[in-house]
Amino acid sequence: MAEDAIVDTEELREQDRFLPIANISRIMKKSLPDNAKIAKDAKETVQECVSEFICFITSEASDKCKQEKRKTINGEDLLWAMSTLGFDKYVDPLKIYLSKYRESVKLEKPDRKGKRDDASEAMATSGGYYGAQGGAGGAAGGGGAGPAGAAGF
Amino acid sequence: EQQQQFVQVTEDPPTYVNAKQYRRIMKRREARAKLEARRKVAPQRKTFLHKSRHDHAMRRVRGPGGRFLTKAELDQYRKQLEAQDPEGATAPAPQPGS
Amino acid sequence: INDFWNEVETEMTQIDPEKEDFKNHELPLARIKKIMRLEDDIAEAGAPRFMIAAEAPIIIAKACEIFVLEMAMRANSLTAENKRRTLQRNDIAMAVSKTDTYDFLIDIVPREELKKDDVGH
DNA sequence: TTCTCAGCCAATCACCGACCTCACT
DNA sequence: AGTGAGGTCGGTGATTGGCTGAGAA
Repeated sequence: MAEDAIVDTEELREQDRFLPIANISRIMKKSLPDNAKIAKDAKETVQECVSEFICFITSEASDKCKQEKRKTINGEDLLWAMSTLGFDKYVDPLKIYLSKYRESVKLEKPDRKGKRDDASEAMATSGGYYGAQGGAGGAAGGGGAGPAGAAGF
Repeated sequence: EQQQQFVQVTEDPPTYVNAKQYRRIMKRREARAKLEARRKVAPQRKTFLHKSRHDHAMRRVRGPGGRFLTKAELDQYRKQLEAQDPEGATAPAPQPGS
Repeated sequence: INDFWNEVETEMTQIDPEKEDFKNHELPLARIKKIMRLEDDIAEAGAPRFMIAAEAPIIIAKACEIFVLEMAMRANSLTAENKRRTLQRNDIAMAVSKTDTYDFLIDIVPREELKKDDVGH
């Protein structure tokens, strides 16, 4: 079977697989006491872990999109993937973060030509990823981050 | 806290992993193997990523402590260099200045 | 540990006075997107490569930030436990083996040398 | 105690973000 | 209409090593 047409095989470099190590190091330091030090191979290991984390989440989200015959991975797909893979703790904060991001995008857009029309208010915060997590959801003051805790499918 | 876990049969000593992640771990393992087959991956960490940046770092002026010079130190260094060698026959200075 | 997640959540609510904090990222979005793409570069030629919404790398960027913070924190508790001041690779490896959410890193951080106190069963 | 090794410094340049066009829905 | 891939471009922060004491052993 099979015929591997593409054998272009160009070298896959470190700077294509990993995030910049200085950024990783800076974030790590935030969790450490001020006088702490970090070994070089510890930084490199975390660097590799983060890349795998990205691919791990993306892979799960990608498969779901494929299964649902959608072509674009969006924020909710990733949130669902995190929930599925056991990163439940990430979901609620990121839900808030996502809604705030979309809010800021909406506020910046209607500046392009002077077209104002406010009628649609469809905050699609309710994704439907099975959140399971009960309560404790103090929604933001202004934002409408109302988790509609839809039980899974 | 943790519920049932799935055993990972591909390990030499079979080890238990998070049930929620088991399936994806296997798929990712497969994907990584395929990626390594398709494109060659650097087996080990290189000492530096870019030759140009390596050269730059080697070329830069350094203090006695091995550190790169601060702006003030660099100015002082230039002055001193110009004082003792106005011709600049073999100037290692990166920026020729005037 | 619980304090960590509370702090994360309150930090999320605090950000953004409806202005721009979203162009201020700790991690490069382009690189994140490239790594996400790398995931389906394995697909054969002509395969339907998935698309990535603009918000996706932003979510991932924040998730990665939290991920690194948490991992560093867990590793650091082991560093402190051993009365060291330098966080080293073993601390990361130990944190990975002790946390079941990190099971997916089993190939990235091989068990190699576990330590005197083995993670029991 | 011995001796490995990570922080320190900041200038270049590869890469990131902003912007554009175009295809697709 | 709206939204993302892929391109160009210009601005900029990650990359980078020699020395030495912090600290692993």
